[in-house]
Amino acid sequence: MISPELLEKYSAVMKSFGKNDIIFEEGNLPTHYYQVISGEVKMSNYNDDGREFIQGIFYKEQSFGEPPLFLNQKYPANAIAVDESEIFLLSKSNFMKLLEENPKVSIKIIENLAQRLYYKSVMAAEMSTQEPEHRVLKLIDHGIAYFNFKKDSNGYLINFTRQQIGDLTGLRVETVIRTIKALEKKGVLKIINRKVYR
Amino acid sequence: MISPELLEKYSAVMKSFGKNDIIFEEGNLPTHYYQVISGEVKMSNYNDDGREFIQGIFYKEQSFGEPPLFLNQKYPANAIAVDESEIFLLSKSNFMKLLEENPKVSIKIIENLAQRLYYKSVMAAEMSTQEPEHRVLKLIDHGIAYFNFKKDSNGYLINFTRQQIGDLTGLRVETVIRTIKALEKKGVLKIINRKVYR
DNA sequence: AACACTTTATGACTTAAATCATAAAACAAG
DNA sequence: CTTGTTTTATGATTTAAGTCATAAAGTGTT
Repeated sequence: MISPELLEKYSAVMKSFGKNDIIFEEGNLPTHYYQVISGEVKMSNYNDDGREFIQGIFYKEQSFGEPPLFLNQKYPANAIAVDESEIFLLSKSNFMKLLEENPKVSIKIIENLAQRLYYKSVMAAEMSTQEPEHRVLKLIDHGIAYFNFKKDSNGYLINFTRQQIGDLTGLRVETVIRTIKALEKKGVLKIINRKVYR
Repeated sequence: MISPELLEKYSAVMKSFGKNDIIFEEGNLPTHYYQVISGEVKMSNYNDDGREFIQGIFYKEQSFGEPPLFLNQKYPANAIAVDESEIFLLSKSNFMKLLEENPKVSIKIIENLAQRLYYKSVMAAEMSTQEPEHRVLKLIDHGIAYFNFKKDSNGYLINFTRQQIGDLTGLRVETVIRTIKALEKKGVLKIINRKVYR
């Protein structure tokens, strides 16, 4: 999103996180701008009985956690490294300075927030009114456009586990498994040794 | 959000909409920036069998529909005047010009998108993992902070119908009615001749 | 190779919310 | 005031997805 050169010019530092390390926690106040260099980060909530909801998954060059930073509000979710990951951290004050001095970056930020808002609008409507097959398919099709799914001879490989799909759509694993089987039977996607292709 | 003077300087025009008039429709490409002068606007989706999901409700000085404008994507929902409303319309090209020439407005836009993303994140988690009482209460408490609920001697008057609460939380009217009764019994809110107070 | 852990899979059952039906209040318009 | 529409309300019933139990296949580690 923001070029590494620019970030370093404003004293951003690179930090490494191990698998399942917490990057920030729900309820805390934001102190930094975060941008993935490598690896995979998820933002998620846990309800009272431990059930997870994944707000989004972020890959290289993507930033996350800006809304509360701009609003001086507590984080509404946790950020966790799904794999070993390297992240740029830029302090809030330096980030704000960067924005003021580089108006074109504001436009980039706007586009990025707009993109995420668009995704959330679509998924909110799906999750509230649509049946499991519709929800799962919408997520997969969005993922093809915006997550880093790779295409091979079988189609796009949906490299999410059934559990992740459930946590992103508000469905339980068993329901996702059954839904994906039903979608395969209908011919809208393929399962080739347990992996899902579209 | 953007001052009327600045909007008019860039040739924004005021347009009136009657109750239930469509402002823009799902699937269409954006052409304008919209900002409410007076009245009430809802953005919502209808699923295949006509069930509605309300993405958000907007009041005076609030803008809506920007994400697809920035992304050149089709609107993911409809915008409808809930009451008689007056709206500023600013063409996309003039809006972009306004942004370029007034960098401080970008920051305002960012804050506004951040706010909406924050709301969607909270509600998405609620809708996917929480039970009706939790969902309804969260919506109400958010509304007190961000919709224009008025405080009187009984507390904040939640001026949404049960149906609207249902369409905002993904619940059916009957469930909302029963949930609100249960919440009253627990003493977390009041019902005074059918109106809800918190 | 053996062991532990994760992921996918399936069947049986339970349950919370949706659906259906019906009606009384409240409100709005002529 | 009357009539039509919207909103709130309640009880009975249905159902789709969640829950529970159990297991096989796959993956990773020492």
